[in-house]
Formats: sequence, C-alpha cells, structure tokens
Amino acid sequence: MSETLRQFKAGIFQALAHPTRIAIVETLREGELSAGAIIEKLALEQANVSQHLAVLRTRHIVISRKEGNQVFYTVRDPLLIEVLDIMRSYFQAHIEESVTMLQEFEQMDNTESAKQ
Amino acid sequence: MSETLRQFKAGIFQALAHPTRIAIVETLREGELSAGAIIEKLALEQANVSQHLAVLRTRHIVISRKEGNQVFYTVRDPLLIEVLDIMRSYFQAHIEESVTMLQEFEQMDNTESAKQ
DNA sequence: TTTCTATATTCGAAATATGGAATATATTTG
DNA sequence: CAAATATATTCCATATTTCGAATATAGAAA
Repeated sequence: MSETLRQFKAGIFQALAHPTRIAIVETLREGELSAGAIIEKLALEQANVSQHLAVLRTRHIVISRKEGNQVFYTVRDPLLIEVLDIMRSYFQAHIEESVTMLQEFEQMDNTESAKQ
Repeated sequence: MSETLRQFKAGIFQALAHPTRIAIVETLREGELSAGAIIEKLALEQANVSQHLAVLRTRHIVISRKEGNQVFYTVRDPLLIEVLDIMRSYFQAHIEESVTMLQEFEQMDNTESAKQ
C-alpha cells in the first residue's frame, strides 16, 4: 500500500483521535444538528467546539450546510458510526483491562505533574 | 456515553493515527511477525519502529510474545481487524476525494514554504 | 445602518508527539 | 567470560495539537 494512502488513513484516525470529536460524531448519530445544538448538548466552549468541527470538516468526516444564520452538521458516512459501535463492544469485551489502561495513562499524567 | 469510553476510543484512534503504525498493523494482518521482520519489511530505522511498537503495545493494539532473542507481534483482537476492514471500505469509498484532499494539503505545504 | 445572534478564525502558551542518536537490556554464540 | 544479535529505552530538538481569549464574519432583526 502506498505511503500516500497510509497518510490519508492516518489523517482520518487522527481526526477521530480526540474525546470531544468522538462526542461530536456520536451526538450526530441521530441526524443533523446545528453547531449551536452540539455546543449545548456537550456543554463546551463555543470556540473549542468550532475548532473541533473544523478538524472534522477538513477531514470530510462531517458535512456542513448553511441555513441562514446557522450551520447544520451531519456525519458524512454511517460507516463511521458502525466503527464506533464496534469499538464499544471492544471496550466492553475488555472492560477490566481498558479501565486499567486508562488509569495507567492518568497515573502517567500525575507522575509528570509531580515532577514539577 | 461516558467520558471514559470516549477517551478509550480516542486512544485507539490515536494509536492508529500515524502512517508507520498503520503500516505495522497492516503488515501483521497475515499473522505473527518478529520485530526484526517488521523492520525489514518496512525498511525503517530499528529505534523508530520499536517506538511505534511501544505505542501499539501500550494501547493493547498488539500483543508481544518473547521467544529467545526475538519478540513476535500479533494484532490482539479480531474486532480490531474488523474495524480496520470497515475503515478500508471507507477509504475505498472516498478514495477519489482523498486524492483531491491530499493534493490540497500539498498545495498548502507549497504555500507555506513559499512564505519563507 | 446599527445591533444581535450564530459561527469561525487567529493568536499565544502549554502539552504532546515525533525522529534520530546514543545507550541499555537480554539472549545466544564462541 | 566476551562478542554478537535482537529489541527496547532514554535524551533532546523540533513539530504538532490543544485550549481559552480575543476577534472576525455573515446573516437577521430593529
């Protein structure tokens, strides 16, 4: 497989590699929502959500449609939702280890801060 | 959905969000390989591959098994292969656009360099 | 036109990821 | 034991990501 294709794939994964962006995609699971509605549902900063939406747009994970004042977003391909669903079963299948793993990451974070 | 689950999913995507790590996982599609075999197939620096393997290990994307001098790697869970398969259809479905997108990125890079 | 609302963009600081060079560790071989 | 082999880890410089604050833009309403 070409390096170009691998870069493309990495870009898609990268676009999904943030909890907030995953939250956005899952919020859009039921269908179209305005940026404002997403912000409200997630209870996050407007600028922050907008930045994450920009990442998802650039990677064509979502499509945006402007209507008057608002911008409506949809997930472009349902396949992505399917992927997220599979990952949930994966998580559940390995729940014990998954929690341990996340705890280890937190532990690392604490160790880092402790150094200061 | 819990923030924990979202972090977990983001972690998996993060682990796959690098061309070299994608190459490694795809190399392991056919089955187990030693670190050395992976390095040879990908024709990359030993240390570099080892670092990327460490990322994949930390995220439990791969499992390692030590036999004598060597360490053999496998992709841990068929569910992940399934994820990769779905992503593969996704990539194929959008390949045309991907090429366009990559061209745009190149364009951006050129613009960037031109600025210097 | 001025103001209001919804959304996007820019900027700068802090955090994180990356790659190469050097070094460490463990195992086998002589 | 010493040397060779396979792999992992550490260190350091650079690049990228992330967030909040401030600012910009575009459309709607007054």
